[in-house]
Amino acid sequence: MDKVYKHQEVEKKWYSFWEKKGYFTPKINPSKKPFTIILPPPNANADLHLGHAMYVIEDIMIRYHRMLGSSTLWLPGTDHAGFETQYVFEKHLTKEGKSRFDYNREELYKMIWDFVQNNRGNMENQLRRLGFSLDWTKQVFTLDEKVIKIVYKTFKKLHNDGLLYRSKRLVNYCTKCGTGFSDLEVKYVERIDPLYYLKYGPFILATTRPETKFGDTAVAVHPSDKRYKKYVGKEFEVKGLLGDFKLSVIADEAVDPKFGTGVVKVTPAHDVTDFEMGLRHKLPMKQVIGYNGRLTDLTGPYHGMKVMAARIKVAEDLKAKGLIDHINEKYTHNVGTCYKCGNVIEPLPLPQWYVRVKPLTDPAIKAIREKSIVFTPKRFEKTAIQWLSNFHDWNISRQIVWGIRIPAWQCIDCGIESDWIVTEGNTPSSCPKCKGKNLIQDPDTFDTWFSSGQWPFATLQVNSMKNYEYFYPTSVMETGYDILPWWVCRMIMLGLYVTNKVPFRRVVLHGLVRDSKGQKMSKSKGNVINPLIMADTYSADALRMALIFGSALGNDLPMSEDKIRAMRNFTNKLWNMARFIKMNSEFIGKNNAESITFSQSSSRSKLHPDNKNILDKTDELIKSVTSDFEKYNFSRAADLLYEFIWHELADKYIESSKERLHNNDKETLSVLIYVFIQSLTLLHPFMPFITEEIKTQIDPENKMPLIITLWPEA
RNA sequence: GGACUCGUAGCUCAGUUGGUAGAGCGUUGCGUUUACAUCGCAAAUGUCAGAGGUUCGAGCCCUCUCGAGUCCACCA
Repeated sequence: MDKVYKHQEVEKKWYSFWEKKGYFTPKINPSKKPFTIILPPPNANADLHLGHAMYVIEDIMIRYHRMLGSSTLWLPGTDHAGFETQYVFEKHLTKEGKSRFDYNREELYKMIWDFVQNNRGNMENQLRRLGFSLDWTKQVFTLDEKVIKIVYKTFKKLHNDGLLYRSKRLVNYCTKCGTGFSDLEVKYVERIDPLYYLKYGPFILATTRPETKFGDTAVAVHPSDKRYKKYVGKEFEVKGLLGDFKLSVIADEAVDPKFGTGVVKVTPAHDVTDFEMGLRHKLPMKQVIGYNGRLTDLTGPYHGMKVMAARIKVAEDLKAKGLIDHINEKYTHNVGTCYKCGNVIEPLPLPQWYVRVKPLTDPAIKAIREKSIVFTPKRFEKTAIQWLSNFHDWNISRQIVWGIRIPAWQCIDCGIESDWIVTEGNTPSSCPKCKGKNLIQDPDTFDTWFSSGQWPFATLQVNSMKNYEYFYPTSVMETGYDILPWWVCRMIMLGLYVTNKVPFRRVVLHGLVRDSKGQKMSKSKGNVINPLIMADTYSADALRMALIFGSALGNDLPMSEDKIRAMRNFTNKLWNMARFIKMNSEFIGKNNAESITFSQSSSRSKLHPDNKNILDKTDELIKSVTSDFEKYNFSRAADLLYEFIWHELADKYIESSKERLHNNDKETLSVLIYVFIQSLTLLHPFMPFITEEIKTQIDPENKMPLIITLWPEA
């Protein structure tokens, strides 16, 4: 054996050996239990970061179940990540002094496609580099034709079942990114802004947004507010910047009589609460802010001004006209911003496709309550139910090109109010009403999560219905808790809806990887740890172990190079234990290890007490580690193995056995080899490379690689 | 306003169904005599945030208080 463990060579060698031998590709065997995990697909355009390295938890489960003898599938894929990817791509365009508006739809799509393809191979090799035993023969991309077909089918089914509707409601619109979002993509941040108290006819009312004044179509009070009862239903004259106008007073429960003066201006086109009030009271909508973030031509002299500039100008002008009673300069409130670019989200009226979620969330909640889906750690069950109970109808339209285009058409001849024609992807030949041929497709694409919400069954179905029937429902969905609502909940909803089965039986959630001080890693802070550099420097095994060791599942975990180095030292320890054993084997000569069955505790009484002791402790170890695996306590299993191998086996047993080995004690050598190999077997899911290498070094006659060795029993 | 997490060694964190407190880094010694300088061995260090309760026994279970943080919610 080399004096030094050369992890780079060894890791490369073993990965290609495993892959070539087909160990990652399970056989469909009805007499065996399947164990399935679908890899949460990384964005196809990006490099691996440390968060992705947390896939190691999945690899640990996969390797464990493979060793238990299950037909074990870990299915890889990549995500086109619609908006995320287009956003990154547009940043590249900006650097070149271009924008998306310099290209037509097809050109832009093609450019992003090429951009993504250029990066795809990287990601796959990076996953290989970390030892992930993924079945590459089944790889799927969210934009594969077969996947798109399935997504279209689901869309059509929702349409047929009346769970889909198109509505011109207020959309969370980012005027900078040029697209609408679902509620989840809005990030609320606390801001301090002026709260203006405006004079409105006989009232004084408070608003943070005087620039939307031009869109007011009523004034509202609470129905039981005695102060204003006499005004309800009446119309009154208001002095405004564009001249006087009339507003009626409505009474609505949505008004909080304790806030401000208890009177609010109602702007149905620019505020969600107001929009709903508008619906209840049949108020007209006046859109005074455009999709470009500037005031519309309904605002006279303010037309073309950006929202913030207009707000300041309007406030000044109102003040000049004596229409401001007073201003609270330091009003604290929450403002919705774009989760991506940070721009303030404008609620704007825009026709979009909505999924009626209640019929989807109810069965999802039921499945969780009935434990058809179990959460680890338990506490996330509550979070998931809370989420599912609070979902509003889901806007799945996005005004971007990078994604799956919505298969819905309208007939130009019948006009814009005509019915939508929804298909399973094929372009309709003519309008079913007027037989006209002038059909136009909705330019929008699906929210990425609409397609990735179908991932568990879609990935298996595109591989063949046989695979789907055998491996679905999948066993575990393991991912970061941060995408529980976005992804996990949607998968449960859509999985149950489309397949009538849960998409997975268990959800395992891990925390976010932080730096050594518990801070979020980011390029701007300069505290980013690159997993591939760590793997090259200290070995993939050390990195894997460092991510698991001493961290509790579901909690954020701190990571530092120190910790990875510590685990590298553990590989060094393992390597030298192996060298010690090998040296003694050669010195003592071929031993009769095979003839002694140490796994039976009854035959141990005749052994040297130290030998009996370490064998008994090995049994305990096997039991504890196995039990921890069953309880998803991977960190504890890792702790136990580390502790046993280093401080029990190396420090105590090996040290005290040196004298006996010196006297050619074959029994001791056999026990040592046996215990070490058992330890390596248990350690293999965590540190697959070094365990595989050492095992072949010290036990060359046994050609069975650890990856398919049967899990030890005590 | 609601939900959740956390508070344990100098730092960052583990701690199973309650049974004498652990790891890594750091610190301090020692060590190249049959594995281990890519280090190894050994040692020191704790009012387990605070108060009360349950218990033979509490870091762990219950209640409250204080402190840190995360997520959610259409407060103009």
